[in-house]
Amino acid sequence: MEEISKIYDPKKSEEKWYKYWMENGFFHSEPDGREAYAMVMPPPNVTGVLHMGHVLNNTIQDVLVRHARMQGKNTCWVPGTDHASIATEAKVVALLKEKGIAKKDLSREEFLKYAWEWKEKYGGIIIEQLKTLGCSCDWERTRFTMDEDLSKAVIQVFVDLYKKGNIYRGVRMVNWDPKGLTAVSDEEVNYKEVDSRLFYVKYKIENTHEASSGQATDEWITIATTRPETILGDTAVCVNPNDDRYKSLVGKRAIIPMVNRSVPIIADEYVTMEFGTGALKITPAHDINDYNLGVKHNLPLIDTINPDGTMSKEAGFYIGEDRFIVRNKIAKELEEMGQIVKVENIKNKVGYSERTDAVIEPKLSMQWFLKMDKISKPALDHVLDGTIKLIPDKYITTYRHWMENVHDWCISRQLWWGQQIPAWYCVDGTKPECREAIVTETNPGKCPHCGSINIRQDEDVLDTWFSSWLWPISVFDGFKTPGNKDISYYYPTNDLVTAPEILFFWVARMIIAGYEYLGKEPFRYVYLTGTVRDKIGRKMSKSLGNSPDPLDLIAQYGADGTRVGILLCSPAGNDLTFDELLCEQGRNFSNKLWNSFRLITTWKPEDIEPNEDALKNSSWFKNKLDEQIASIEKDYSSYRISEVLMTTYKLVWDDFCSEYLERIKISCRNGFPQKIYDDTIQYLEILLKLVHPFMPFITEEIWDNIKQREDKDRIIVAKFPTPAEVDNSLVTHFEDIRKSFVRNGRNLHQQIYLPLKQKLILISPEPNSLGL
RNA sequence: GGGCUGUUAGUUCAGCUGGUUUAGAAUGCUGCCUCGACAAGGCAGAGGUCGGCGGUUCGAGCCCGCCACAGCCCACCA
Repeated sequence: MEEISKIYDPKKSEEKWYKYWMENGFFHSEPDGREAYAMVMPPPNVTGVLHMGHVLNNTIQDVLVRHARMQGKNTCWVPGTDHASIATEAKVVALLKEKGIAKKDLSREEFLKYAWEWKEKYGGIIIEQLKTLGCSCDWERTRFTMDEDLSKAVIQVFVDLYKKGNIYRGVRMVNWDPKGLTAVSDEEVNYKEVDSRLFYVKYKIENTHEASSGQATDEWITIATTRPETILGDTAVCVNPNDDRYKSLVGKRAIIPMVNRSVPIIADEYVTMEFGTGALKITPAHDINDYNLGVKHNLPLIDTINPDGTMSKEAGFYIGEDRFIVRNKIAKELEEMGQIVKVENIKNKVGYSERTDAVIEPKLSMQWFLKMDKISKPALDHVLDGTIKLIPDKYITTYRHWMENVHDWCISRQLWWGQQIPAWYCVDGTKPECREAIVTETNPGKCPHCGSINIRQDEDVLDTWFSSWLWPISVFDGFKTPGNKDISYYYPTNDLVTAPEILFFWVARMIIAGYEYLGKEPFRYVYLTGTVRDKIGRKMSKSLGNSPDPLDLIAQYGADGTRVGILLCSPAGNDLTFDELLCEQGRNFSNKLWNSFRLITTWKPEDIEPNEDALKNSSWFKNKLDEQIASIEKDYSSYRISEVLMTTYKLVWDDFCSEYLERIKISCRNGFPQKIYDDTIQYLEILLKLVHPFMPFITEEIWDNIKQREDKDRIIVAKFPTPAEVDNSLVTHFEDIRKSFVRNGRNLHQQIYLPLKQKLILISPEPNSLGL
């Protein structure tokens, strides 16, 4: 046996064992006769660097995988990365800007070339970082959502859903950035509270000077708006149907000032009676809510603003002038016409583009949608009937609510990085059918209706989630070669570990795809982790700079210590406030484990009979072990991972180190019986196995140091302990002794061993029970 | 604004089907201890009106109602 170093060196073990496991195929899985345990990793963004959220998420996954592996299952944990179209494209654009290259000066092909170069260079960083954490992924199966096969699957699915009539084109409001001349996602819009002026503008009621009352006076309705420039695009005035002030006006028509257009006065519950005058002008082309009302009440759309934020021809006035200049001009003009009742200063929220800081202009655009009503039905049913279990189950209510009110999924994005939509348009079509999009997996070459070869592909790419929703199927090539060996063996996978924020974006959609394409759930258990927060409850994020670098933590406390640290505070589904102190506790635990092993190595077993105390002590611990193993097994099956860890921690620290080893030390002080030595080693091995899913490195290291072992005899594949029958009387009997025995701030060693050494007579309540 | 969840030692959390004695654990704190695995350690101790108010019950941390506060998701009020 090698000399056991006094201090455990985590770094040395981490390097040594990770390499060993990789090179000897302990992580790799191929279908065989054993029971499968499969799990797909939520693919981190290629732009990502390891943060505490990844540490939490992947540690839990690794614990589950290692536990399953030790249960003798054929485990396959598939890693990979997500192309993350928005985040990556933004990153590449920023990088090009630094080089003095503007995206708009590049062709699509040129831009994508840069993007791929970026991906090849930086896209693998997070994968390497996950290895330092000890993740036992099947790295040979690493996938990327834009790999050729996976992209093909995405296109195939799009075409299939289109043919089934589930995909359609429709109009939708997008956040338009008039400076960047691009649509931006909701996440890229910052809402800021600003000082605005609220203009009260009166609109004339049509034909009121001929009112039946006989009085030749005009009647007016006053609306309130912060955006007078959009008056030119008004197509209705709306009031609340319960508003007594306006009941008589509903059904009449109002005249839009300046353009003198007659528009209906309609009623809808949407209007807040208390705000402004309780009358709302409706501009369906330039406000999302107005748009929805427009759809509901069948109102015409007048698009009065150009993409660059200037007034369009449709506006009729101030054509080509900027919307904010026009705002003031129109306000002034209305004032002169005597149609401004008053102006109020208010604070309201205005959306700004994250990239250019321009005020976002809601703009109508053609987008692709996936119908969700029918396709999502099985995904709701099978969560409700328990085929798929959410852990913790409190998320079922939220899930249900969302799935019952699911709206169609807008799957197109105005970006270049991603799978380009497989739709072509005939540019110079002569027949009416030529105006339809041609949806096929490959370029059709010509218009099938008129034969024109002048066709062009849709510019947009698909939403990133439209590729990741296929992840559990596509990583096993379930679309490329349906029914292949891998997909039949590994699908449905067992567990999915992810954050509740993406329960709908991702989890729900994977379930939908699973039922749609394989008729089966993609996974059986969804373990939802909490959000990692700092001590004052803020979400840990890069932008706040309040997150420790996991790599620093690993360097300081070891991968094992870091893993324990993050798990000590992480019940499923609850947020966790992370404190570096926990990693220190984790490191201390590995230290304790190491030292207990060092103690055992100092014992020299002899061929003598153990005394009664040693025997009793040994059988007590055996029982304690079985009792706790049963509890651990129960906690694993209910996914109470941090409970498992705490039980294991106390079993090692309190029961094994503080009790068992201390007593053995005393009862075997005059010679160490072989039987007790063998028992102790056996107990240590059981404990190491229990600890291994949490602390893979130190356990493998100690395991290896216990004795000479075969290459296959590694703790990573050792059989996970199962409980034997527990003799409760024995457990409680010894606990009673313990309670009566320890007192006055002296431990067993101090109470028994030292007095003996000093040839003093021991005084204890039950000296004989310890065989002294 | 709509939906959901939570509130238990200083801190982070358990507490499962209402009934284990005095509501647990870890950590932190305080005191004592260099002893032969470990001071990254050992032993002991202090710490709680279970967010507030009311109700149901023989009995409530747990069930019901209201209130307060916090968080999450969705929508983004002219």
